[in-house]
Amino acid sequence: MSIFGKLSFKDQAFKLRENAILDAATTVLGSKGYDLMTMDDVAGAVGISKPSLYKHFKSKEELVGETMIRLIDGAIDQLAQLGEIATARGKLEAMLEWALRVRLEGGLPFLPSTSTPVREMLMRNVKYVMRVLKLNGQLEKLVKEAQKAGDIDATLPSDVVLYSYYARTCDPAVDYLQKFSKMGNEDIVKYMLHVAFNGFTTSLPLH
Amino acid sequence: MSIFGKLSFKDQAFKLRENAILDAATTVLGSKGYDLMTMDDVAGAVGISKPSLYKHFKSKEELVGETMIRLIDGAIDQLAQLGEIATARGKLEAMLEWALRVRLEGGLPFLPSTSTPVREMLMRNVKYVMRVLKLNGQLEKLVKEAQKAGDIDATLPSDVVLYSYYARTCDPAVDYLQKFSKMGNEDIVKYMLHVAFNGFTTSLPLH
DNA sequence: GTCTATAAGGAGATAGAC
DNA sequence: GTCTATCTCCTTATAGAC
Repeated sequence: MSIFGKLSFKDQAFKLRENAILDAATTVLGSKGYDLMTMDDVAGAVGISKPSLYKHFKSKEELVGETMIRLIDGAIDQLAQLGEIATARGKLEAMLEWALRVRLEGGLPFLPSTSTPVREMLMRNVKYVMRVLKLNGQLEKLVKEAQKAGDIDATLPSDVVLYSYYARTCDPAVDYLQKFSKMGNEDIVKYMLHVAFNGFTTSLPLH
Repeated sequence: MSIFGKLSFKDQAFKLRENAILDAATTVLGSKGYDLMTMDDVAGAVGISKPSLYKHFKSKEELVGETMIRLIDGAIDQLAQLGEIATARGKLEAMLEWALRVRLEGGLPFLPSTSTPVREMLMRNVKYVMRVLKLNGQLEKLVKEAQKAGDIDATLPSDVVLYSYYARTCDPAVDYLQKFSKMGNEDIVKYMLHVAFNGFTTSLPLH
């Protein structure tokens, strides 16, 4: 095996470890949130020491930033794979369904909605902001398309729809249902989707 | 003035200071969240020293617990004052509207939805849990009543409606609209109510 | 690149004077 | 009951050996 091959292998191992770290950060972040997540937690979960962790990510902020970036990238990928779905409304439903499933399986909600300081921290991360804007642009386009098609209420400003849409991906009702109801994940997803699109009010059959 | 009178007066002053502390805690909690709120922050906002603060509340957990209890009590009071509204659905709308207004004016969202550890901390607070259960019982009754009247979708489990209803009181979309849209508070409330009850989908006029 | 050990600073809580 | 000064622990981050 050549030196280059070996270097490349090392790089691969490096990437793998980095991914393991991001996985651990995702888990810890999901359960404790940013403020209570410690670098010890993450290092412990991966099975490495704290200084090693700092060799990969030079600060807690950077680690969390990269974790969120990977998450957003996952969403962008997912959106790109939705080509076969015809309508904008259908795509929006599918994306929300996907986000809810990710969360129910222990993932993170899209939004660091949790607290203003965390949000501000992320907003200082240029790379993160760029990805968010990319995803945001695509979703906004879908919202406007669906409004034009009459599948989403066109009397609502698209901001309202878009922000509320994000909010549904991190709806705390999901946690409560998972914890206090006997409902399975499938039902939770089904009901959350229904409530997001139709609200609490009795929906009339469209035809 | 008798000794008893003086004591009573002192008690009154004590209560007043305690309320000032709770006000400060509410403000700080609203802006920074539980984890980042320090006892120094609260003491500084009230204009007293930290040891004095600890004379009133023996720990950070207790302080936050009492703050949340006062909040829930406010909601219960508000609900009691809704006698003149006829329908259950009308009451639910009015309560959500009230909660959103409180938040927009710098108050706290009902739910410590933010993070699991905070939620668990509060759930260990017996007094808090009792108040929450009281409010919860009243709201659940309203939901079921509205479902029976056909004003809320009766095919939804009442859990789903109730948890989602709570979630709307702390919907992060409110923050985003307040920060990034040029919308006034009135419009924000209007749209959030509409989205909560009707969802994103075009709502057909009922008659 | 990985570890052990530690620096530096922050935050909850308290001792003790007034 | 209020304050100044302090204790103690925890967390981010790094120095330095291997």
